[in-house]
This record gives sequence, structure tokens and C-alpha cells, in this order.
Amino acid sequence: MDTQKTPTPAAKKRSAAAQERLDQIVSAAVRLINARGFNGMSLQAVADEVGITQAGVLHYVGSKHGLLVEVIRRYYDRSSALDDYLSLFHPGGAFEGQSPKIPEYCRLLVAENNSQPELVMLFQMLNTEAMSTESPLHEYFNDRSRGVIEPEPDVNWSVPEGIDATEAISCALAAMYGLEGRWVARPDEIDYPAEWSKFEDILFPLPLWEGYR
Amino acid sequence: MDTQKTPTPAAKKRSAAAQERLDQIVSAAVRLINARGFNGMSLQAVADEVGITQAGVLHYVGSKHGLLVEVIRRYYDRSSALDDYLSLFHPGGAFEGQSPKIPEYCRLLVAENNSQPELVMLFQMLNTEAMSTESPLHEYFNDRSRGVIEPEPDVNWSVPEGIDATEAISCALAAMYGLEGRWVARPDEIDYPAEWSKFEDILFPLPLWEGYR
DNA sequence: GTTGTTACTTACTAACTAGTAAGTAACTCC
DNA sequence: GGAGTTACTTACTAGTTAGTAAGTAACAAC
Repeated sequence: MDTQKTPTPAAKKRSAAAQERLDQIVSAAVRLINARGFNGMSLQAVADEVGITQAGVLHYVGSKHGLLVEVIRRYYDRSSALDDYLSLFHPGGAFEGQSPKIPEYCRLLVAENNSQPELVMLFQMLNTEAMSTESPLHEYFNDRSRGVIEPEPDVNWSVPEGIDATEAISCALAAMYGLEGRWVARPDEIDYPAEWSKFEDILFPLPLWEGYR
Repeated sequence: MDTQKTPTPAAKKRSAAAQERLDQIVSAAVRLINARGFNGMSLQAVADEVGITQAGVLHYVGSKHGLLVEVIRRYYDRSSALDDYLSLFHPGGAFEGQSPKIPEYCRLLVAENNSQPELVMLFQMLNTEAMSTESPLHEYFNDRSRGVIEPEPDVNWSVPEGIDATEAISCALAAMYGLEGRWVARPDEIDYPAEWSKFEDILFPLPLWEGYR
């Protein structure tokens, strides 16, 4: 029964405080998942970081699985400069009629991920744990992996002759994932966008991709 | 004090039985790490799979960290068709004076890994957990990651003009890692070597890499 | 000013965690 | 046949795990 009529300003204020607390909980959970994995993380550790009791954490998320759901939700609530790029080529967009370029798309993705190392690490950790059929995220990440290779089926990419656009995206994203794993493991040693630009010379070598980058 | 003089056949037999038991323990541990990660796996679960008590497991490995050491050891005791390939180009090898080719090297790596999905998954899992500085394997995997990009510094790869061999290997291995993650997550859906051959067309496109593949 | 809701806390449970200590049965060595 | 070693087991400890139940203090609604 949803009795949520016009919420009073006071109710809004309280709910905002609650939202802030939930954010603290999710932030702590992300840090702990990155450090130990979801299986290795405990509700008590989350509670300690936030400064409340373990039962207090459960008050917000219900169960450990509920916490995982909130963490995933946070991952998806990121802003995506990417969808913005692709939508430019859709009917009504600024570049309607033109075709997007894979290297350009990749560069945007790299730039975006470069500003969110914590979420990149979270993705690597959960995605890896989800390899196991035992993981509650197994099907979820498998579906995602299938879908991401063809992010926008109605877009026709501008690629050189003899190059399969779908394969090029698939391969580029695999390389990106591999590089991201190295980067988040030693962020001080690796300049992610700089390394990517070197990868670009391999993935999209210049005589062939001239005009398509 | 090492009192290991000529071991009697009986001692050998006993030690062989012990080795077999240790193998069972390590095999169970690999399965459980793949399913839940090292942090999520317990000595009791290993013991249950082997059919002995948890204290029995500790008799062999001393501690949970000791079990991790044994698991890592198993990973490195794999045969490597790869080193064999590279050694052919060393002084005294059959191909002395010639240069190895990166795509060929990659194909061997893919073929070898394709026959060991369990160890590939183990690598993905431990490597990911080792992203965290908290992991006992953090430095270990970082060193490995640095080294693997230049597997044999004294080999001069045969590559097309304008291509940086080190970057090509680095990029190819990143893509391989990314593809392997997809493969072990859904082995029934993905034909790893077949997918790799499509990646080859992107990483080493034919007009450019003609004669270097 | 009562009634309800929110945001927690304390107190608890039952199961599980890695690790230790002290056995014991089987076998080997000499 | 006695001494030592191996491959375990039983029994235990101290700490941690997710989750439940029953509060309670602060505030809001009316």
C-alpha cells in the first residue's frame, strides 16, 4: 500500500538523511568488496566503517544480498557520457545520418572509466566472482557480457573495409578490460588513457584506420 | 636438518600416497576458489570434498596461507608449450637466427589455455583478488604482470614496420585476458580458439601483418 | 497528546571460521 | 621388538558470520 502523498518537507529531510546513510553504507561496501571481494566482506566490517552497528546496516539493506543489490544499483546510477555520444547519431540527434567511430567511442569509455577507478575495480571484482555459476550475479553478468558487445544494434559503425565492426568492438572491449585490471592493481604505475592510446595504435593501426578513428 | 638419504621404496610409496592426498586437497581448493574466491573458501569445505577432517587438511598445508602457496605452486607446475616455442629461437635452438611471430605465439598460448579452463579461471580469480593491496598475492601478481609483457627480452619479434612489438604483445595479452574471462564464465557458449581467431583479424589485420602472422 | 514511523541499539542465536593440542593406529627402521 | 615417523582423528578454543527479536529515543501527523 503506497501512502506516499505529497511528502512534507520534514519527511523529505528525514528521507534525505536516510539516503545519505545508505550512501555511506554502499560506499563502505564498495571499498570492502574491492579489498576482499563480496564473499570476503562482512556486514560487521561495513558497520564499523560507517560507525553504526551491524544490525543498523541490516535495517537499511535487509540482508547481505540486499546490500549487493544496492551496490549494483550504485554502479548503474553512474552518469554515462557514452550513451550521450551514441544518442547524437540517433534520429533527431545532432549527427543524425552520420556514423559513429569505434576508436572515438572507446576513447570516451576510457576517459569516463579513468575518472571512476573505484567503480572499475568493483566491476572487475564482481564480474570475476560472477564467473562461478554459484554467484548470485552469474546470470546477470553473463547477460550483460552478451549485450555489451553489441551496445546499440541499430547503429552502423564506420569501419575500414574488411573489418567486422562487431568483432572490433568485442576485441577492443576485451583489451580495455584487461588493461583496466592492470591499471586498478597499480594505479600509480600505469597511466590508463596513455596506455590506451598505445593500444589504439595496435587495435586501429593507422594506414588501415585512417579516417575511421 | 635434511636426513633424506636414499629413500627406501616403501618410503617412496608412502610419500607418493601423501603426494596424492595433497593433490586431492589442492584440486578441491582450486574448485572452491573458482566457485567462491580464496576469501570465500573455507578449509572445512576443502576437507569435506576430500573426505577427511579440517585438521587433516591443516596437517598437510599448515595454514590457509600454506594452502594458497600449494595452489600457486600447482599453477606454475603446468607444462608450458610456450617456453618450448621461444627456446627454439635461442642460441642452439632449431630456429636460431630467425625471429618468432607474435600471432603465432598467441595462438600457442590460446591453445594451451584452452585445455586448462580450471587453471585459467583460477588465474582470473586470484589475479582479481590480488588487485587489492590487502591481498597476500598483491605484489606477486603485480611483478608477474610487469614481467609478462616482455616475456623474453632477448627475443626480437618479427613485426610489420610501424608496429611496436612490446605494445602489440601487451595489447594482445590484455585482449586474451578479457576473452578468457568471458569464456570461463560461459564455456558452453564461447569457443575460445574460434573467438581468438576473430580477434586475430582485428589485432593483426591482414594487409599489414601479411608474412608476420 | 496520542499514534505511528523512522533510525537505530542491545541482546541473542546457531552456524561457521582458522588454528591448536593431544591423542592413536599403521607402518618403517634397525 | 622397541623407537620413531606418518597420516590422520577427536576435542577444543576464541573469534566471526548472517540474521532475528525486542526494545527505545526522536520526531511527525493530526
